[in-house]
Amino acid sequence: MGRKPSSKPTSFDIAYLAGVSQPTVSRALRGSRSVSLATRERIEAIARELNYSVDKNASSLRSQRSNTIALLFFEEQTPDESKINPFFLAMLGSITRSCANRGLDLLISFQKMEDDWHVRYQDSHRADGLILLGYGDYTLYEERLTELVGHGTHFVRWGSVRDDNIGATVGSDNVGAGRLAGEHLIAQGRRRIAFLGQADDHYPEFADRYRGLAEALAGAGLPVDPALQVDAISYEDAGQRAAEQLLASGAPFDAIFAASDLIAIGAMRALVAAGRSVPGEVAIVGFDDQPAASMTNPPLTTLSQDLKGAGELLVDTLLAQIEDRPVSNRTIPARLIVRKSSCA
Amino acid sequence: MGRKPSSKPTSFDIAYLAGVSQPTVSRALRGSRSVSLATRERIEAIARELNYSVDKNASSLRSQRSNTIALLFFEEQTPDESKINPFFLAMLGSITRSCANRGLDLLISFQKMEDDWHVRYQDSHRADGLILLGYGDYTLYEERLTELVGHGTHFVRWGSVRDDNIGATVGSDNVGAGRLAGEHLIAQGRRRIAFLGQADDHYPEFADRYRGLAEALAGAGLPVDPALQVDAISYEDAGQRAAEQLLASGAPFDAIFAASDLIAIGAMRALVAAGRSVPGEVAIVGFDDQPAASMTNPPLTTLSQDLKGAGELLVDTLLAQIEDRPVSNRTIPARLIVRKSSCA
DNA sequence: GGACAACACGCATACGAATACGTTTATGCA
DNA sequence: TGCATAAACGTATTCGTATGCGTGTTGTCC
Repeated sequence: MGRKPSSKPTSFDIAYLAGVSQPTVSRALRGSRSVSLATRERIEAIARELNYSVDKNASSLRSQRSNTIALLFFEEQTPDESKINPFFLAMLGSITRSCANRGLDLLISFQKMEDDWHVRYQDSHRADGLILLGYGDYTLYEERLTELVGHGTHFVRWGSVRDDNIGATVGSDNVGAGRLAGEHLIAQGRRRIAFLGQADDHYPEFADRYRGLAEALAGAGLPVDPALQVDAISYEDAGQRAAEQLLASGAPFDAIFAASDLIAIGAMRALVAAGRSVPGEVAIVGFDDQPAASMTNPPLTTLSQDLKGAGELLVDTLLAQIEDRPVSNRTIPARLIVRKSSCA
Repeated sequence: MGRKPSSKPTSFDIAYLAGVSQPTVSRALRGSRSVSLATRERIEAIARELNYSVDKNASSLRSQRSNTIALLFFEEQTPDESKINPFFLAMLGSITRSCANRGLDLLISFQKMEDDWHVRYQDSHRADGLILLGYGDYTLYEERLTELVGHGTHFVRWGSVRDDNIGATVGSDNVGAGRLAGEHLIAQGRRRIAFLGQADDHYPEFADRYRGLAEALAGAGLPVDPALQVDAISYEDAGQRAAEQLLASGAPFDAIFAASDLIAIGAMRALVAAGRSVPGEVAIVGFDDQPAASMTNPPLTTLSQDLKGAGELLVDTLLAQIEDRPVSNRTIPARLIVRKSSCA
């Protein structure tokens, strides 16, 4: 009969009840085929009845595998914890789901860039690997990343995918997305397309988007006018100021491709204030497909990154690395969401 | 000399180098006072030099303490992972920080209400306890919570704090906050204050806010008119519809206390559409102090919940429970943020 | 000078599961 | 019939740290 041991049952308890040895229980529960079906089913039934669950610490200790990964955010410019970039938040959801599907646990940390991640997570066997989510200037982090590689730490980061990346990287196809945006605007009859966003290598993702736009222009035989590129980081205010600057420059333009929705929203505000109609005089395309993008007036055409795919790919890539399978950088296509802001 | 063992160093390695036994290393590193200062410092130096870090699994296995807590979201109505309530997101940041300060790891999961949390996290020794963050109808979860209590699972939840709560609960002082809102509006000369939001026990937090408003009204000798309460869940659309319904009812009112900022924003939209001026004809107070609250026109007066305090208190309460110290439910005061929407 | 306490540590073992390696039994095949 | 073989387990050991208990050493007090 189901004797109820007061303390939590161990594999020995269920072994005793099943009339087998402890290792057999271990093998049965992890599906080893060197346990007969009958025995395994008996063991599983007893385990279920006793509400037995494998001790994670003992298991990890012995197998040297925690089946846990650590997610690290390293945004710089957030004095306030409450202002997490919504894009990464969505990513968090996606990664969580991917992990759950693979039976992985997810440890998270918002700690700032620190010098001992490998110690804190991998060397202590808390996690088998790290996922790095950051934004902004990756070049600042190169040293840190090199260090991680040196320590043999398993990690994957989200960002701009380039050949000379340090460590495995997964990211959207920003160049392709920029090209999509450009081709769409050109198809709408626009000829002088401005780009609002940093275009230098400190913001590789933005730079890639700009490059894609340039490719689209070149493909249509149109010139790339440097006067139509204005720096802006991903904030509404920055977008507004950039648009104002563009207007003040006097350079004629009939479309704006903004490096992010926030920039686009700020730019729209500036255009309206300046009496330019959207999309009549100026068509606008943003990037990210934030919730707010569909609420603007007019609704914003934008590029949607495949978050679900991103989470999957990040986790898969990390797992490959952990399991010593070959790892390659991968990019994920973005999707153009056409709304009113770009269609006259 | 610093012999470099190719594999990760263990406490034995550093014991050997320090000329002491392994247990002494263990004690020294965790600051036991039965190790002489000199010995401890020597050990610490060697450990640092070898980049030694305690194996989390071995440590947890032996001590039966993981120093990890699991954070579970159980929002119902989100088919889309990307739409996490921003309030909980901010809470996540706060909890993360609290955990980090206490040397705790944080495991997160968005899994839907499932029946084996205790098995998955506590019984398997993944975590020492759970923090439950949810929204919406708590009454649906009572059965599950009772089960958790039955299993002796350590957990704390965020929500409406009542005497008959199942399990430890931490939450904002919603009644007090409602009273604050009411008193503020009354001080502005408003007499007929409507409440937009569910007021039944399926949404205890909203109900508490309504109760607070009622107390304020009673305190000022004003009647509570049931006609001025209209149901709404926390979405803009719901707020808009609720306000429209209120307008259509013909009941006169000169102020609205909305159960959340989203509802308030929706209500403002309806009022503007109906040609009622804010705050001239109708003063509005929201709840949550979402980022959007300061961007509305006019800026929204609202109640700000103390997220930082909430994170701290949740973690502290959970720790107390884990360590078998007495646990009591606690409420956190909210702060009134006065902006234009409530001041004529 | 003897006794007793405090200190600082070592020894042995426990924590609970996973795994290398043996061992038994049944089975196959020549 | 005999022997190689695989299936299905059991035995012993391992993972790395924490802890109960014992022990030698030093100091101190009467």
